Amino acid sequence: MRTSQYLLATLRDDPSDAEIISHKLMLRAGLIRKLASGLYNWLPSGLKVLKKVEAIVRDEMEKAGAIECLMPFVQPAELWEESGRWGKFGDELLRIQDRHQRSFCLGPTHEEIITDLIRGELRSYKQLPITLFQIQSKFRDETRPRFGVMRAREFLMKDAYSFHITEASLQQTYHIMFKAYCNIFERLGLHYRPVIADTGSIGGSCSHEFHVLAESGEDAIAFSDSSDYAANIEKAEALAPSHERAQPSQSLQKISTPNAHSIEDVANLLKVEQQQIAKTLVVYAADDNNQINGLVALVLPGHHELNEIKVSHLPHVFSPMTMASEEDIRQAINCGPGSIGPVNLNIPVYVDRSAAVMSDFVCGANTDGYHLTGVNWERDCPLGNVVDLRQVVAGDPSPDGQGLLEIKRGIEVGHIFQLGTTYSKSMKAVVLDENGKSQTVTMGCYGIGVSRIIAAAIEQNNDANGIIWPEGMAPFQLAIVPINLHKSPRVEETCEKLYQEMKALGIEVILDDRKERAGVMFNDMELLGIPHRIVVSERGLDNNTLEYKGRVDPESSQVSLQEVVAFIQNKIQHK
RNA sequence: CGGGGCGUAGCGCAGCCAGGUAGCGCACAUGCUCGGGGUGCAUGUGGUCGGAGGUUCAAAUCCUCUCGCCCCGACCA
Repeated sequence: MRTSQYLLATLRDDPSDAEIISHKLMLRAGLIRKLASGLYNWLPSGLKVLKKVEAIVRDEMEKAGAIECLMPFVQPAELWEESGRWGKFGDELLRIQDRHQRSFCLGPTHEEIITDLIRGELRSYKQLPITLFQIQSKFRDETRPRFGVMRAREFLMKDAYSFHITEASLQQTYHIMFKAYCNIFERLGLHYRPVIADTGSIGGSCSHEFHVLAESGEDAIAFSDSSDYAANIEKAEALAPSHERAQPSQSLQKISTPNAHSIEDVANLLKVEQQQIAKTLVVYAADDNNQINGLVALVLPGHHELNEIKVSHLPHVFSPMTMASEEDIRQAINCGPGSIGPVNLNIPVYVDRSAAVMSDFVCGANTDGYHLTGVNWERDCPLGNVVDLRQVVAGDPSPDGQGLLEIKRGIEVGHIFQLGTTYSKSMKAVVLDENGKSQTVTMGCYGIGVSRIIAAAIEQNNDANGIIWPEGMAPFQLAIVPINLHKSPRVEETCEKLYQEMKALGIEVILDDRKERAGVMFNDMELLGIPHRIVVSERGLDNNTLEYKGRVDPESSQVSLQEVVAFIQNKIQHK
């Protein structure tokens, strides 16, 4: 490619609406342009990168035995009604109607479609297991798209679905996919971690997320400092404290605490540590059908945060966890949300494991403007159901019993699930087993955010000059930068020859033949992150040399004209 | 959806408070200049000031409504 005949589209200034580095660099390097909130045009360089990632993902999926197919972006409502998700999915599902007023949606995922496809094609257990995948656009009407293609509404995803007759077969494929994902992220040169994840609304028994580690990540991940344990913080278990609850040493007292509603207020007023205060939160309870039915209280130490995912999974708690309104709290408890405590509380109580070992603690008195001090479980109020409610924090013991937890941030670029029969059951995907009996197939599903990977890779690999592509992702492998191309026939001739030779060798090369000054060309090529650069100048040609510099090399080096082709080939193959 | 902010040339911004007929830098075009890290000079092109309505002799500026976008939160296979 010659820059004079290409859409380089680099920008000198940071666009004002970009916040994180990958978004800024993707705009500045001319990879993407925003069309509307959460919708992006992929410019030629960006598309080249996207295709690179796609190719690696495709290759590894095929190596893992998955077969590629392609399903429509627009999906009929009927299938979503059949799986029960038409009603459940919420506003993230963009619903549309065709000219006959039939309902469709833009596919946020393809479980319904693949299950429908497969139930029509599969008849026998002998056809299983089978894994199909596609690389297709998805649309999720995110409440808040942000960070460019990191959280876009329309994005490119690889999604795979596996079908099995036995649980063991699902486990096996899940394992193969796990390994394939590791291969993909390794080949992409990303610093990543597989982490134990919550299965969320999709259900299923086992699930892992793959995270690229980056400060700007939207998810928090808990790691053990001395084992392989890693989990999404939503899922990381806070173990029960190892020490026993101390014996009561204080008597129960009711004291006036006017205008002290938050843990911080109470701690300051009474001059006690936050961990000496029991925080009591009230959420909606639910009946067996997850319909809101009354309230339930949650007690945890004042300095800890509630983990909403854990709460949502508790029996008889409305899911998703929803904080009770002040009005409902006053009606049930007769005081405001800042004055609640477990003593004489007339609603069910869940107590966090670490709150269960508190003694002589402070809590709300269930009367506005009053708190209790010297409170002790069992003596002053029953110790309700003791469960894990809180968010883990750095320094907590690792749930696998080895080491302590550290918290880091990550960008979720992949997610694998053992779905079980969630979809196959509701949509009646069955095959005959070896006894000639009809059996519901068991499913797994495996997603990779292809477009998000690009943003994640840039978050992890950049410097003051721009993008530093991991090997295999760069839009071009080699940049040829001539000095005084338009004045020196020698430079022009050398560049032309080198360009043709490189092209013939299948090396993706970009020749900067613009009538620009050297600095401009250097800056653009570095912004775009091209891994290898050759400078052709009169000065070098006088000595029969060209100048080579790798994107991250501190200094450039001289290469003789005769050796340059082999030199570059070697660089590209061995890096 | 709650809170905050922003829409003025392709990009980044000033002007708005104290209304008087739109400006700066970059980019772009032309010429000269420079020629190894975003040269210098000169001359130019480009804007119904997001949109609609209102107040006024006069609105980018004041008022009302509306649309779009960004940030924080909530939300999120």
